[in-house]
Amino acid sequence: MSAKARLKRRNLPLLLLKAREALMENRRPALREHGLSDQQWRVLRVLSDPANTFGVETGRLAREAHLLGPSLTGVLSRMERDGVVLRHRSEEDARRSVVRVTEVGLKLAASLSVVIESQYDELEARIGRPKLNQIYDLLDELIDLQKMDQDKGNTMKRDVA
Amino acid sequence: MSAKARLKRRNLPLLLLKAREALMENRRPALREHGLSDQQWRVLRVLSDPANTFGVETGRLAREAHLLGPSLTGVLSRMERDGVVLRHRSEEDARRSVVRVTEVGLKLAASLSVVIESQYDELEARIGRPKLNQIYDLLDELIDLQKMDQDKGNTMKRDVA
DNA sequence: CGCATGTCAGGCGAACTGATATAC
DNA sequence: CGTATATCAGTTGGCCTGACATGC
Repeated sequence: MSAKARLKRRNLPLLLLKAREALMENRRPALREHGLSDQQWRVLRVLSDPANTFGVETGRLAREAHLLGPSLTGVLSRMERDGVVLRHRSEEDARRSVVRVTEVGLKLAASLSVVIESQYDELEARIGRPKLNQIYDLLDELIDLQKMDQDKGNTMKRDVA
Repeated sequence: MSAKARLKRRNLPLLLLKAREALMENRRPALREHGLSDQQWRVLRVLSDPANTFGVETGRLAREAHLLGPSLTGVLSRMERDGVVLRHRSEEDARRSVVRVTEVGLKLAASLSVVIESQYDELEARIGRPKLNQIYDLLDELIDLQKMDQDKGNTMKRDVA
């Protein structure tokens, strides 16, 4: 009976949501104090990556920050209004838009990273590195399997460079 | 060097978001065809649970479906408008509101469950039961640890019965 | 020309804060 | 009385679809 209990089916999307929210509830106060929404922070994180500080195309940015195109447009306008990012058209391909983080944005990100990294340290200390890595691997695998499923019957190329 | 790569720190909330979205992208078409939003489906799932078909207080419903009070109020109005649920005041404690799923709602849930369960079967077949159980356990632990953190310095009682 | 990229327009459901009614 | 519960009022940011401009 107790062994069978392990076979109970769970609501996985809800579980993932709750796990994410449990983490975000700790971070949000810091984000809001700095005037950032969840989505803006996702964008800022991508743009603050050392590999991206020279600028990123909005298409790639949308994928990495997991936002739809039109949503990203709105998010970026607010961030541009607040002096956190800059937009300009690509010079090689004028259809494309390139976004870059400003100095203000970089400082903002650095300041927030301190808070968030320390919260992360605490989690890591509690749950332990091995389990954290396990979570990464399992979620990566879950995502891969699920995306594979979605592309059934498609001829789409997977992912970006 | 390759061993060190395993120590790389990831963006866990984003990873959780992407995992959830990967799953939801498969379910949403079915939900939308039946006129349900993500949140409405979460609510309907709780209400369709055999233990809850007699009715649930909105407070508990909000916690189980992971919605804020005012958001739930709005969600429930739309679901009531669509004939999926019914609301009435509690008889023991007139401050409380009790929600119950209608026959229409139950059929809706049953019909959707078929689709979603089959998608779940496929995932389970691919990733395997052991890993699925691992994910459950790890996420449960993550949530517990994180919530524990939030209650530091609080005298709040944890959770509901 | 078709295709890709990004943005705009607009409607909508939900997050969220703060105030309010009601009943314990 | 104070507390708890739910709702209301109202703002905001983002989701999302469909159309559009532009440049490949």
